[in-house]
Parts: sequence; C-alpha cells; structure tokens
Amino acid sequence: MKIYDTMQKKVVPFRLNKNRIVKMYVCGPTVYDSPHIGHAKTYIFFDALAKYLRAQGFQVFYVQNITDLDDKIITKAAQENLPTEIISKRYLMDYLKIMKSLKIDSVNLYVPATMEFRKIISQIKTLVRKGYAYETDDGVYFSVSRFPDYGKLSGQDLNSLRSGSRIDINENKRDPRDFVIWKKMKPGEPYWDSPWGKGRPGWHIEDTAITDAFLGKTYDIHGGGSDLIFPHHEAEIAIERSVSGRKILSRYWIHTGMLNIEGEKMSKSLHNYVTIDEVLKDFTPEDLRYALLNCQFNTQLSFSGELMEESRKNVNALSSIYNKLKQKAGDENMESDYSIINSLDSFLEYNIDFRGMFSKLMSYVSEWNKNLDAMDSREASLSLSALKWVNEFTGVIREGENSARSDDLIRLLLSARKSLRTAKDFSSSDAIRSGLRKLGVHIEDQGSETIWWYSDTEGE
RNA sequence: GGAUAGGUGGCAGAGCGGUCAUGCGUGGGACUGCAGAUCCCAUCUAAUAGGGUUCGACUCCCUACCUAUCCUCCA
Repeated sequence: MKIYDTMQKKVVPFRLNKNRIVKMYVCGPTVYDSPHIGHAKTYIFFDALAKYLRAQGFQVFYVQNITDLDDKIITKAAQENLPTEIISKRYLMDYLKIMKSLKIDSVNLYVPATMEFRKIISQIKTLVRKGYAYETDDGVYFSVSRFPDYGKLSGQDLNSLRSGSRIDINENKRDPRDFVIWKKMKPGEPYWDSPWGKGRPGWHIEDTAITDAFLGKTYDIHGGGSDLIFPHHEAEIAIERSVSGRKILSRYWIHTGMLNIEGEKMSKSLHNYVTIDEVLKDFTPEDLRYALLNCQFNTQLSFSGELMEESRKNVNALSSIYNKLKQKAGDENMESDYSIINSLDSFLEYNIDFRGMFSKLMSYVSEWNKNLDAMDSREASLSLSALKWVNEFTGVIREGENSARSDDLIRLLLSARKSLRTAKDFSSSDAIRSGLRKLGVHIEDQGSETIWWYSDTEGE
C-alpha cells in the first residue's frame, strides 16, 4: 500500500512493523458547536481508513482527542451565561451522537484534553527544564528557535515566518514565532492550578499529552484536516520531539483536503457551512458517506446539491443490487470472489483511492444487473462477497435487515401485497407500498419477486 | 511574497505518450398494472493559453495566466 505523506510531500510506501499493529491518532473537534459536513469529510475518511486497515488484517488502535477547554468554549459559555463544562459536555454528547449516526464507530478511544491534565503539566515542566520553553507575565511559551525542524512539515521557511506580519505582536514573546503552551488566567476565566499559577493549557500541548499517554512517543499515523498542518501539527512535532528527544513523532502524516462550497472552504467563520444534521434530514448517512468518500482524500471536494443527488442515486443502485443479489444468494455459503476484490483493492493500494474504487465498482454493478437473471445462487453469493467487502469499510450500502421481528412483519405484508397484485387489486397493493415507504421501507418489484430495504429517510 | 494541490466534455472527476474512464445530466427505445429499478442506443467528436520534445501529446518539458487551501482560530 502507498499513501501520500505530508512530511515527505509525496506518495510513499506504507510500511509497518511485523506485528501488524497500527497506532493511529486523529485530531478531534473543539466542542463548542455542532459539527458541519466539512468535519464529516475528515472523520468519515479516517473511519473508512481504520476499517480498511483492519480488513487488511492490521490491528488498528485509533485514538481521537476532544478539545474540551479552549477560548471558543469560554466565549460560548460567556454568551450563554453557563459554566464551560456544561457547554463542552453538551457538544461532546452532540458530537458522539452525530458520529454514531454517520456509522463512524472505528475509534477505540475518545480522550478529552482535561483528562490528561497531569501529563500536560509534566510536559510543560520538562520543556522548561530542558530550556525549550520560558515563562512570561501571561504564560509559558515554546521557543521555536530551539527546534530547527520547525516548519519542515508545512514547508515553511523559518525566516519568512519570523518576518510574517500576520503574526500577532506580543510583547511577552521573545520571538514572534513562539507559541503558547500555558495561558495564565485572566479575570473570569476557568482555571487549573499549576507551577506557573492559575491558568489553562495551550491547544497544541493537549494533543501531545494525549498521544504520549496512549500511543507513546512515536506512533504510526497522525491525521487531521489539512488546515491543521500549520501551526498545529508543526507545534505538536516541536513539543513532543523536544520532550522525547526522538527524531520522529509520527511515521506518516495524513491530511484530508478541505470541503469547499461555492469555491471556498466551508467554515464557521465564513458562515458558509451546512451542518451534518441538516444534510441528514434529506439524505441518508450512506448518501453522505458516499459523497464525501468519492474523491481523492487529500484533495479538495466541492459540496453541492448535485453532489448529494448523484450520491443518492449511486447508493440506491448499490443498495438495490446488493439486496437483489442477497435474495438470489439465499443461504449459499459465502465464498469470496478475490478476482473482483483484488481489482477493487488495487485502487486502495495506491493512495486509498475510494473514488477510483467506486467507479470500478459501478462497472461491476452494471455487469451484475445485466447477468442477474442468469445467475445461480453461487454466482450471486460470489458477487455479493465483493459488495460486502466494500461495505465493511465504506458503509455506503443500505441493507434490508434490522430486527428479525420487523423483517418478518415486512415479509408478511409483502406476501399479502403479492396476493393483491395477483388479484389485480392495485389500489390496495399500492396502499401497502406507499404505507411502507412512509415508514422508511423501500420496495421494488422485480418480475414476480419483490426486494426491499430500509431507506432511513421517509418517502416523499 | 512563500508552501501545497490543481486547471479535462452540461456537471463532478480518473487514467494513459498512439485504443470505452466512471458517475450524474440530457434525448430516444425496451421492460412494467403503475412506481421504481434495470438494460440498449444516442448525446457530448473534452483537454486554460503559448512554445518545445516526439512519427504522434490531454498525457513529458518550459513559459504565462487562472483557482483553492495554508502561512491567524479552524477537520
């Protein structure tokens, strides 16, 4: 497998240790507001990546942080006149609920930054002791000049950063490039006690404390949106390598391209965002997963209504053939068709190209539709195995299965409907169809057979 | 100004130095009680501009122009 590594700025072979354990870390959200579909793009990709690696036989330990103390949370809390913990807890619950609704369930551990508070303090202490950080009137700063590799990940030149006029002039900093790792409390702000008085940690050191605690001083994959490359990931490298004394923090740096809308990055500050909840009112999680995976992960993707409509069609086509094949396969023992799976996998082997894989998959779907009538149960089962393989990590197929009891009820209704259709009582049979559709059950007549699946959204 | 990606048919978006991407859209047909889905045919004779290399370039090289992201909190 090969993958684009931001540090080396090219597609490189993905090599891992012999025991096939992958330690993976992805920067999670700051919990001060509901996530939008730009966030979804990143988290769905890493969900699919973790599941794909697991399907390939790797043991993936996937950790994500939650930034639950931060200026934005403080601002929000002040606006609502509530304690910061109430705000962060509310949006943490919101975030977890939404992740679940998007079928993102590959993360082994979500770690709120406040949980690793002791580690944060001990890291700052170490940095100060080793001379990498210094205390001022308003906080503790990391001294960038002490870390020559600063700028390597983002391709920034240290000197051009120094003269950068866009960096805030802060009298307390010895060097404008230095970044804060401990902020001393201002009146009215939440605080923790520390050797440097009351205050709170800076953003960058929250992550290094968590990775150090759960993944060690060197791990395999560090991921996040491309907007985190500078300064966040750059700062993480500077902090952790200064603490550990090692040459490498993460073996691979994987960054997802931004989601654009009308030619610009979707973001809170530009007020051009669409929340995940809003999209899920009109589309299924599968539709959104397909839409956001159907691109090169490290390039930008434009969001639009057409994109969602196109995805819905493709998800429908996949779900339709999936359920048709399933019906045809019956109880046939599942063997895997490796010729198909390998041809699909070849797209993932080179830079996890889900889009390329989908385009190949759609060609197979067309083939299967053509040959469906002539297929026997074994052939159907083989084709089905490829779809199951894809769905294992992409999660883009709507399956016609839920609890056994409701499945049985639906089958009962469909057999009644079949009798009505045979008797040409179409008004009654159509009433059953539209009634089921309102309950989120999609049905299609295939000659004398009827296939069905749960569509999640209510019928129009 | 610097860094990183790009500029392909109505849209999204691949690969490849000379042969169908794929999907959506559009037009027509088949099938169907109707929906839906599916299949067939067609549509689009695509490549930011200007040079160069070549028997031949969308694909390689150079130049110009343009777009987005980052250089400030941000997935």
